[in-house]
Order: sequence, then C-alpha cells, then structure tokens
Amino acid sequence: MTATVVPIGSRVPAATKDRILDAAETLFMEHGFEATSLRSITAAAAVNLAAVNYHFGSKEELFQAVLTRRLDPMNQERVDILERLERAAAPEAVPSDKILSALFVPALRLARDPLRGGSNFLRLLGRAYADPAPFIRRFLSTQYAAMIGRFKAAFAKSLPSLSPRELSWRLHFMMGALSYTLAGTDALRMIEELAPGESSNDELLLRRLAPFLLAGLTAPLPELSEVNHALDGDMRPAE
Amino acid sequence: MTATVVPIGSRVPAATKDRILDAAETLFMEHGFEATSLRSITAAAAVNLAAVNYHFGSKEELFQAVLTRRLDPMNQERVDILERLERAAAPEAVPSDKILSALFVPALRLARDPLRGGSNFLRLLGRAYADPAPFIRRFLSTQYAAMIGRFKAAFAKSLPSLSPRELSWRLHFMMGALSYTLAGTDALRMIEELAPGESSNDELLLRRLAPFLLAGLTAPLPELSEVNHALDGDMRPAE
DNA sequence: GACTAGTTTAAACGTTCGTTTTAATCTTAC
DNA sequence: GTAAGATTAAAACGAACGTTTAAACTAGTC
Repeated sequence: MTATVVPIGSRVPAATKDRILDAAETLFMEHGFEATSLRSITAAAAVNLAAVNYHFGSKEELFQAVLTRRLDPMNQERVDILERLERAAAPEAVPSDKILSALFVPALRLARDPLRGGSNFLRLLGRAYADPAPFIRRFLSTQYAAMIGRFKAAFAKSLPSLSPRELSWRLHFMMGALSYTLAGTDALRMIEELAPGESSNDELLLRRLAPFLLAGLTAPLPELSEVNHALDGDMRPAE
Repeated sequence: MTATVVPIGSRVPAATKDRILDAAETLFMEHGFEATSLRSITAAAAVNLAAVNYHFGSKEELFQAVLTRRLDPMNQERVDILERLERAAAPEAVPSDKILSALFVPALRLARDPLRGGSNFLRLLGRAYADPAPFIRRFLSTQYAAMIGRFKAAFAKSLPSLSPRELSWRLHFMMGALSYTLAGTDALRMIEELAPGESSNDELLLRRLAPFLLAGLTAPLPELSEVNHALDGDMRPAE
C-alpha cells in the first residue's frame, strides 16, 4: 500500500526498504527465520525497529519479500531458457542434460553476481527448503508450482521410459541434493578436506553436482526386491 | 549428575524422562528446535515444566538426548554391517551398492519400527541436518565424523577411479538427497501426485532413492567446461 | 508559510520464552 | 518409623520477542 516515490534527482540515500532487505537476507541466511530477530535486522540495516512493520507489514512478509526479490527473476529465466531450448529442438525432446542446464545456469548466474546477493541468497534458499514453518512451505510451493510443472513435463518427454511417478521421485531427490548443497552448512566438513580456497565456490560446486544428478535421473529403474533381500537376508543386526 | 535408580520391582510408571523424550521427538520434528517451547513439550508429556531442566539440564541438552537415543545405535549398526561386508569380501573391495545398503538398511529398519520412533525420528534427523543452530551442527559433525570416515574409506576402495575430493563431493550430495528426503516436508507435493497411501511410506521412498544415488556415485567424471559453455554461449538471458 | 502525505522515531504494549528457586511429595534403606 | 535422597510441583525471574501507538520529521504543493 506504500508507494516508494523516487525523487527526480534520484540521489536516494540507499532506500530504507532495500537496506532492510539486504540485512535480512544475510541474517536469515546465517540464523534461519525463527532465530533471527527483527531487532537484529533493523540494527544491522541502521533503521528504526518499526520500519519493518511499516514497510512490509510483518516479519513473515519481510521474509517472503526477501525470497521474491531474487526468486522471481531466476525462475523466470529458467522457464525462458527451457522454452528456447524446446523451440530449437522441436519437434524432438530436449536432451535431459540441457534441461538440467536450464535449471542450473540461472542459479549459477545468480551465484556469481554479488549485486544480486551472490551465494548468500542461494544459501538462504536452501535453508528455506528445509524449514518447517507452514507459511514458508506454502509460499515456496505456490512460487514453484508452475516452474516445476514446466520442467517435469520437459523431463517426461525427454525420458519416456520413466513413469510419471518415478520421475516425480527423482525430481524430489534432485531438489534435495540441490537445496542441501546450496544451504552449504559446514556439513561438508564432516566429509572433510576441501581444497584451500575452493570452499564456498558455488560454481565449482554446482558443476560437480550436475553430472551426479544427471546420472541419478537417467539411472536404470530400481529393482525393488533388492533392499528387501538385504533387510531379510544377510544384513541382520549383529547380536 | 542425576543417577536414575530403577526400583527392584521395576514397575516404573512410564518414566518421566522417557515421556519427555517421546514428546520432544514429535514436537521437534513438527516445529523445529527454535519454534518448539519447553512448555509445549512438558504439556504433551504431562510432566512439570521444570522436569526438563532437572533431568536434562537445558533445552539444548534435551535435543541432543533425543537425537542420541536413536542415532547411536543406528550408526553403530551401520558400521557393524560394513565391517561384516568387508570381512566377507576381503581382500577385494565391497561393491558400492552393498556399501550403500549398509548405510540405508539400518535407517530403513529404524523407519519401520514404531517402538523406536518410526519415521518420526528420521524426519527430525533430516531437519537437524539443515538447521543453522551452531550447537546442532557441532553435535552432528562430531557424532558422524567417525562413521562417515569409515564409509568414505570403503567407497574409495570400491571406486578407485574417483579422486578423494570428487568422492567427498558425491558423498555430500548423497547426504543431501538423503536428509532432504527423510525430512519429508511436503515439498513432494510441489512435484505433485503421490499414489494414494504411498505417501509417508519411508521404505518405498528409500528404495527408490538408492538406485538414484548409486547412479550418481558411479557417474562418469564431470566435464567441467560444459556448463561454462552454457553460461557464456547459447543460454544468454533473453532481453 | 501553512497543509498534506509519506516516512522515521522513541517508547511502550502484552506475550512468551528458558531457567531458577523454594517448598512439597514420594521412594528407598536402615 | 524415620532420615536421606530423588523427584515433582507451583511460582516467579529477567530477558527477548513481534507488534503497535503516537508524536516528530521531511519533503513537495499551493
């Protein structure tokens, strides 16, 4: 309801709204939604405490604004690339590795652009994926529904041997590995030994992730009886 | 500092401590650590508010106790199975699909056992993996360090073509897909259409995940220049 | 130079949080 | 039966939270 009137001279002292968004992006990324207080955000942005409720209405709406600012353009770019690929390949299906690129490239481009939050935002996004809060889950599913459906159809055409359900599962697994990787907790240190300087290099990270996911997506269909054998057979608990 | 003395008759009225652990397991799973109050836990467990601090010391220690109760036995079982596989295969390497089974089977066995929290706990674990709180990250990495190192060595022997660093990445991605899947947020509904009744069936889920991850683990090495071409080449943003 | 709409400020609101304290109650051993 | 110790109970602590209020400030407009 509040229209930001930019003065003609356009010499705005780094608008309050943007300073709040920037500070919130960093702090939400570092501490999660629940554990980040409005007081810490407004302190970091050097604005008054009430400014958040004035400009955004509530803490939840601020969080959604932080996500929307980066997410909308990125998802739009994903769909644009996909449609371009489809037009170029028509009437054949787009190869699945290219579809995967259409998902990854906009994320990569965002990651390497400090002016758009850089990797900070990708980490925040990864965390949002795993957050229990219902309003976050609701927000993400509505934000993503259209884009995911679009890509699912593309993969279905490209991988006709996969049943729709199997494809749903594999897309789910893919989003899991992606969001966990983007969240970039120091879980990697559990697995140890990053090359010095390579840490937090989101580009290299995503480039290693892509072949991993492509192989998983195109894997042969599961032999559902296998794990059962393991469970009932030679892997009994030792006692 | 508090020793629980079990009476000789051993007719304990469902010990306070266990009732707290059970209630906490469910509530932490549903709302996450920060958003779950001690008051809601003690109300659900029908015990006094002060009982948590008396028996566990603090909310954080309670959370760790909830995790340890299920995690220690499960990880021990994983290592036991792996060592059995190694003895059986020696001096050859254990095939990587079997190593993967050693990781999955104990989780599956836990998931199908309602007496040990069933899938509730696996969901909580998945959430803990993505939680920002430093004490959770510290706890998990120390808890898992030994087990992960053990499995990494096994995979390294089984997949000699993978460099140690490449293997670290892939294990990371694997843990990502696993924990995201276990967390079982309704993110799946973003991708839509679960078969009725199949939802929340952790067994089927993990059995579909295993082939996906196995294919990713054994994928051919990445061609690092590919994505670069995509970035700089034919996938420019449309303007 | 008052008027207005938009914005910022300082202060307080009511609630909830994790934890602590103090006393009462229960259990076990002699 | 009674003393000692472990457990539960009720109440309060201080701090932090998101949000609201009402006054002060800052342009642009007539």
